Amino acid sequence: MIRAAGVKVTRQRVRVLDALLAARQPLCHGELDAQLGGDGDDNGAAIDRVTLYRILDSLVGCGLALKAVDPRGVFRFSAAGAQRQHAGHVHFRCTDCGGVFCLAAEPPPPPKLPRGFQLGEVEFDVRGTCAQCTRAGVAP
Amino acid sequence: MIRAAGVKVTRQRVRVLDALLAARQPLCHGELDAQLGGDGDDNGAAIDRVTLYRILDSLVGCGLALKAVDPRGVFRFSAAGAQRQHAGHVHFRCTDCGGVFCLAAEPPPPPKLPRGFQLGEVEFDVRGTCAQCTRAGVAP
DNA sequence: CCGTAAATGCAACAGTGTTGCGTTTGCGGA
DNA sequence: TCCGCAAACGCAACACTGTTGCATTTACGG
Repeated sequence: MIRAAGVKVTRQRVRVLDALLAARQPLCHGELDAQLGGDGDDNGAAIDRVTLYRILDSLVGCGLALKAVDPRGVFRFSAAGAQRQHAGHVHFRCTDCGGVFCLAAEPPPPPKLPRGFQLGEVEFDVRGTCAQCTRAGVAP
Repeated sequence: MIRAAGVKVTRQRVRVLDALLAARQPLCHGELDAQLGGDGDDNGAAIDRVTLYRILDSLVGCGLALKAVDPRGVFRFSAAGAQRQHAGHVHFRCTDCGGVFCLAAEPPPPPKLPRGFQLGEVEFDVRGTCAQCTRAGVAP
């Protein structure tokens, strides 16, 4: 599993990758730290902050995880498989509460690129106010 | 000018807003700090870091500036007018060098939103490899 | 079973962003 | 023009995120 990616398989890496795979959203470093420290089943010891960064970096390096930046300016990591579910469809980002919603709509075809540019992936982000914040913003 | 936004007009605010208006790209805090300190014409004194943050926050609060996060996880600020030029068209982001290019293509129409959602703005980001990095990546 | 290189943990550091507080300054009013 | 107040400014210190260096432990191959 992890070995196939060409790195050593250790208990910590398995734990981190498990946490990433179990998460439905990309996790920031703090959430991962809390989650791994709060398990308390086999070993309650929290993973060192530095080790966590290094594990995440290596996972990103071997393609098992993806790194992104959230609106607060902190890095969030997600398992590569989970990201693939989100690639290729449209997201709605609420500018009020910061929540992200997945829309059912198909993404439009990519536009023509200048000569020499290679297409990677397409992200169609729609920003606005979600239903809940719209309702909360009108009443008061 | 600034006064119309409902805040006091001070020399520092004018300087910051000038720098933002003169910049073609969103500036991070460090660049603003360096630019305002390196002017050296009327007063070479650099603006205090904290004051700069507060000025930027107030400019954002009164709608004169916009705040964003760059891939490195630092905040970038831009004048509201400059942002409007970029709204509503397509950007190409090179995953290799991190550069951003503006494409001439029209953005596609926004998709249907669930009930209660209010449309704000639409961002169509295309990621891939730019011409320069493609060339550099093939040869070596 | 042993050796090596990678992985881990600890400590310390750098950069970014924030908070508290005293002083200065813009701006309205006397 | 002068005064007073609230906002803005500057300084110091702090919190958080992310990084680097080095000694120790551990996975994995011989």
